[in-house]
Amino acid sequence: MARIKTEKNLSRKDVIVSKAATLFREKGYKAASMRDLAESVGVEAASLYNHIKSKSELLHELVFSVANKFVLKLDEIESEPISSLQKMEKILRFHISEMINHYEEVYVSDREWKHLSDPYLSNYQNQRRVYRKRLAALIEEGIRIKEIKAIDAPTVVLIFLHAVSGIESWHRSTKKITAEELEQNMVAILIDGLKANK
Amino acid sequence: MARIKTEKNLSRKDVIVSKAATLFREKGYKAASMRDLAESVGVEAASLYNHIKSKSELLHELVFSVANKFVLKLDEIESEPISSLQKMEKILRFHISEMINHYEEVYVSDREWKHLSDPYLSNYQNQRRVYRKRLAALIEEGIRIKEIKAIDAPTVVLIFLHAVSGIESWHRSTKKITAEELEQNMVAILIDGLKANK
DNA sequence: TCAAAAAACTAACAAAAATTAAGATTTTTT
DNA sequence: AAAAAATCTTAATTTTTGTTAGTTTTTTGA
Repeated sequence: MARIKTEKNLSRKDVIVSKAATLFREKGYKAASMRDLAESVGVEAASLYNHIKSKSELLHELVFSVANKFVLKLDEIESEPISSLQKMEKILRFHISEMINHYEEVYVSDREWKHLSDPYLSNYQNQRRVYRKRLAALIEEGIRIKEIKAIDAPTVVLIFLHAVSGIESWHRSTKKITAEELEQNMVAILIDGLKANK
Repeated sequence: MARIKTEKNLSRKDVIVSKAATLFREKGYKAASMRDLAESVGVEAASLYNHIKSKSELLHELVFSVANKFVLKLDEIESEPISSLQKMEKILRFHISEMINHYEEVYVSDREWKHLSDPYLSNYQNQRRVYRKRLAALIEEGIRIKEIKAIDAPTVVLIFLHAVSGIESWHRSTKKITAEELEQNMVAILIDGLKANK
């Protein structure tokens, strides 16, 4: 009888969630069927339900675990005694490294949250709005002390977040520069683009 | 009997394609059903098939009409007698204005192309690859003549294209800056971020 | 005005989807 | 080694999906 093989410290549910992340990234949440998932896990579709409640549970577990991680990191960075621009750079670097090292989960969380259902959906949209506002506030602080050029803060946030999500293309590309180089390049363009002209 | 109402110069098929764009953006291609589409057009689902061949036809018509427009514009800009950085700025501005003025179509083309089926899928992926290479070549030229800072060109392309797709958030936001301001802000960050330090 | 073409409707199909029920088998615990 | 718990399977159910067939209604143009 086929059995889900777990590595140390991982529950069978963890394995399923992780495979789901890959599948949701590849095909999108709606196009990925429970049968696809079962196959990739190596078991019959019905067997999955011994470990999870529903397909949608998979999505919201993925989405919220990623979202929580970013919120926690922002809490941490916000309280550090460094300048706004330095905070933005740290946040940017964190986004980049998460996107590189936890590609599947972050990508799914970014692109597939639309398919959450309430109350998760409104909840997520709320978290997202608050997160962006906090970033914008950081930028506005930088503008106030003339460290950052006078510019619309929400627009900066939007550029930052979406630029990072472009790392998707980097993942797919064959001739890759290294992760460090990628990070360095992104910081060079985006942070330099923010700096006030002195 | 319900009838699809057309405005001047628009075929009934055009109306369907346009409504499909909105629907595909809102729910995603897979989650949008032909019955949803029929309702939004104001007709029974089966009636749609007097005008279109299939659901997938809707997607590839949308995707390729957008893709072609961008390729044509790139042809045009490439042949102008201006510097590489100026060309990049023009392309960036074109992307921004297309995203603002043809939001639904551009967004769908950007996010839902995964659901194309062959031969359209490989075709599209090819076009996309070529397009990005042309942009990268433009940037490399700018680097060579020291107009643009030494930086990985494909990374720049990736940041540019994805930053533009972030205009999605602008569309959704309630307190909007004007389209002109948005464009100005994006150009300020991204083009400034490229300039070689003199 | 009348025939042909275009566009709509109702009804139905087949395929695929998520999920459940009931029972068999394996693993863990005592 | 027996009992309990966990895990997997087969089979079935219910919904939803894209699409087709056949027919009726509306529009067009000679």
